[in-house]
Amino acid sequence: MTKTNRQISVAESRVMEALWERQPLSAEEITAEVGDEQDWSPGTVKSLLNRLLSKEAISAERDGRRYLYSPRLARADYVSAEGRGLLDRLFDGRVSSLLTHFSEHEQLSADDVAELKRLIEELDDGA
Amino acid sequence: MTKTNRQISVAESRVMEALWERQPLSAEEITAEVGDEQDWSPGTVKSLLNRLLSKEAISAERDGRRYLYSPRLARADYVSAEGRGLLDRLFDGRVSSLLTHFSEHEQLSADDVAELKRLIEELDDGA
DNA sequence: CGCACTCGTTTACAATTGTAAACAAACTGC
DNA sequence: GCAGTTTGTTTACAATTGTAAACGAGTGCG
Repeated sequence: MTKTNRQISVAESRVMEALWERQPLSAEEITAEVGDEQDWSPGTVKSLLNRLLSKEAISAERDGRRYLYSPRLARADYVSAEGRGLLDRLFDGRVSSLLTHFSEHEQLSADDVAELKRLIEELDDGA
Repeated sequence: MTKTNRQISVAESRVMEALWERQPLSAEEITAEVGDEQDWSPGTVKSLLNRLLSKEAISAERDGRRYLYSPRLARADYVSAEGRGLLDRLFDGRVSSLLTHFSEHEQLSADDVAELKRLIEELDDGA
């Protein structure tokens, strides 16, 4: 067991999100957190936590009768891996392709455009 | 059977890619196409085609002894759905977040930057 | 001291996915 | 017309995922 590199599923990533936001958390707290969006029974959260433990995506530290869980995988790393995967699968690995797609087929929000401009500035500027 | 809206899996999307590139294709041609990347037996491709048929993502038209398959789902729609899903899951639905992430944690290629600039021009310009 | 409650651990179970073999129908060359 | 080849259809089977119930150990109440 305890195979590290396994894939984190969508449901599991919900739990990770809770932990990335605040940490460490008990199973109960996590159930409360995700209960906002998902409607999971405590048992479900338990299972997800155990799967995450065996994937070594989180760590658990005893706190009296219960455990407190913390992410072991950094969110940025997870996001990078997922983003990279999608980019490779759908956009031939190119951010530019993704951008083109979104500007052609989806709406770019004002925020998005502002960020685009900010990035350009930054890139033109130094770096 | 024939439940439309079901999710297209990664393996299935490989087959879709082949069909989006050229169409219609026979099962044999598809096997050859994807055989480049994946190493699938003809049986595997058959299964995937059938699943895609039952998901109504492709259509089949008889051509003598065999069938010719064509996409029924547009690539842009698929890409939008997938992209939107990832964006929602990881970037709170905001393209700007994704951009920020990629510029901070990944490399933006020259292409990407060029596309960024082109988009700005275009957006500033008319539209 | 024994029982209930609280956590965690183990087990479950159906759906989906990846990967294919088995089977069947149709056609083609001898 | 029969056997082999080709192509499609059905069935299979293990791994992963979503969703949880069952079971078990520790602890605090009465």
